Amino acid sequence: MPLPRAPRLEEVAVEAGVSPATVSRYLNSPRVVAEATGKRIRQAIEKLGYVPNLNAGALASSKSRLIAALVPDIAASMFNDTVEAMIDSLAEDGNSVVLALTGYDNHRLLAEIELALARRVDAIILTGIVGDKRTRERLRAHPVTVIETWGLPEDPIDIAVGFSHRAAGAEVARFLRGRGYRRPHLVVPTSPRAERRATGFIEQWLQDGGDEPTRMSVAVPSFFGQGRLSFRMLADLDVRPDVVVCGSDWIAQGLIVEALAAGICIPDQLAVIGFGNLRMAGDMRPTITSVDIDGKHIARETIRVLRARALGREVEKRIDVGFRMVARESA
Amino acid sequence: MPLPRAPRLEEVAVEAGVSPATVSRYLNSPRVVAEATGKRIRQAIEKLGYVPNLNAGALASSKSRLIAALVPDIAASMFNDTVEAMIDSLAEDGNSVVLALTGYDNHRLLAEIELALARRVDAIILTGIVGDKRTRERLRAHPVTVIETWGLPEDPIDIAVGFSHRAAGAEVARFLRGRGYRRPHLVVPTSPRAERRATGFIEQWLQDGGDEPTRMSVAVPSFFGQGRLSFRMLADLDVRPDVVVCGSDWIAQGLIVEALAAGICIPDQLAVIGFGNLRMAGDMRPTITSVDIDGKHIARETIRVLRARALGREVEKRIDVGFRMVARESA
DNA sequence: CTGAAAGCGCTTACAG
DNA sequence: CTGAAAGCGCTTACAG
Repeated sequence: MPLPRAPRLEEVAVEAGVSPATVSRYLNSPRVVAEATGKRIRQAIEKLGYVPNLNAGALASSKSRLIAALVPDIAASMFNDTVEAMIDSLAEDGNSVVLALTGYDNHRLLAEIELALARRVDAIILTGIVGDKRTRERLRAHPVTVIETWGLPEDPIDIAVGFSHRAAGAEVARFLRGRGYRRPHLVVPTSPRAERRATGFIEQWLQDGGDEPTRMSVAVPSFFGQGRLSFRMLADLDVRPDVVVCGSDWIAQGLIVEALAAGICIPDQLAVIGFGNLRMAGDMRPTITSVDIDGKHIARETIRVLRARALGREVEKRIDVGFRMVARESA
Repeated sequence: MPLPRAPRLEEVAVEAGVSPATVSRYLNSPRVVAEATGKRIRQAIEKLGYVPNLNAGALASSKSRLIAALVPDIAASMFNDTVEAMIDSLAEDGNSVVLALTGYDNHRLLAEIELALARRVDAIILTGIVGDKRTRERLRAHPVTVIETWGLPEDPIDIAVGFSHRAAGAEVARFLRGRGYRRPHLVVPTSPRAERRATGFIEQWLQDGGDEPTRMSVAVPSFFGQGRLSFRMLADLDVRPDVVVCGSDWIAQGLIVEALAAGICIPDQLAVIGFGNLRMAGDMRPTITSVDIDGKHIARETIRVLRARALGREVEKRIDVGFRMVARESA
């Protein structure tokens, strides 16, 4: 059987004996409609099984209630907590999230931005800062709210909610030096963010009088298996490190598992520090020392500025959510 | 400076010296427009910085090019690979994915379905089957493609792409029995799917002459820490199990880490089997025996039926992607 | 609190 | 291969 055409708002209006304008008002701001009128409309909607067409609504009001979230990946991402919390909050406000994947070399970023603009999304949320200058200009030329998260550029495209990766790296250096470690080895995922943390670490380490740390790179997205591999590659180093600074908790976890299997005692023979403070870090044996980034806090601040913007209020350009050292057993 | 209003298709038409209809055709099916005309249009678009309004397009054509993906969560989900692969493929076809979170008790499922219908999405993809009868009816009453994934109900709402959780559970029972284990203990996440696997396991186990297995439940989403906890709770059992059947690889991993810390040798003193065959399972020490579910295969088949539907072709109602035992060190 | 009317920016069947 | 015209289903400023 062919399905009947979906009823339109006008048919609801006829059924309820009011004008389309009133039905529209009832749907969008129920309070301005008289109680009795509202009731009739409600019944008409129920009777006809009316489902509004939000595409028409978006066109007429030029508000799509669509937010684009552009992330590198979701398979094994540190951002998942942030994204999840954002989707949750946005849903409460009646917004929907269009999730687009940009890959780690951002090769699809520009195309996804164009698509988001064409959909007339109310905002574009990016994880990580946009490196490409042309892309930044493109975004600035459009009347769309842009929020860069997890990073804190000097001059945000529009708004940034994040923390200084450089400062985080420096803090790790101070922390480890304070604990008496002297020969750190860095395992650095090949992402701009991890790179900045490594830079921050090294600068601080040298400044405090330490020797140049050894380092190696691993591909992003980083995962458990790379940690294991990283442990084995320690054997090739000229100086034996006393602590391994991992670019993510997954790398730290893999490295620990491999070290334990090799009979190495952690942290006595080798200390390990992760990054991100994933839930697993506190549950591992030994528990993993890490740097806590509060992804939900980032999400909260992002939603807050989004709401402020929607109300036409002025908002800060740079919001620093900071980070926090979490000392546990592994270092 | 106030941003100028975005140029409309009509302005592009004027600039290019053609009618709006021709510009629209060029945008949607470039091949039907003459080469020279296309070139002029391209230049006009470039010159004006035209970005089409897809909301208007969706209204006029009643095709939104929007696909809704409804998943319980993304923070620690077995579905992430599937979702990621689907988003990738859909993006290639110019579709966007609206990602909605339904929670593990599906409390938000109905609301998210209504929202998706209101956005006139071309398809709704669900992970897991929809239990609620009223919701199933609601979906059937609408002219939208509905794909249930990761499960294989007898009577899909529309189309199902998945596997039989019951058969998977039974297969694990046969596998372990064949390897000589006799006292399995089940750690079952409180999800309908995990429950079905447990049922399948127990039925098969009893049928093969085994004794009723012991079991305990853990909350979903299941994570590493629960595995550790589960290990400790083994001490409370009357019979000491020789193998623990875990509802996910995360649980298996946590359990292994805790067992090793307690000086238990795996699999000699206690065997462990996971579920899902996450990347990490093959990287763990010891490597984790698991059941492989090919999330990307599910994604591929989902995209395939979506494309077939778009072309108006008849498609299968139930697509079984199966599963595969992966024997490794842990059991 | 409610209605009449114009408009949002596209697509497409029809005709040529 | 291209154009004129109608229509997609809403919202909102204006008036009462």
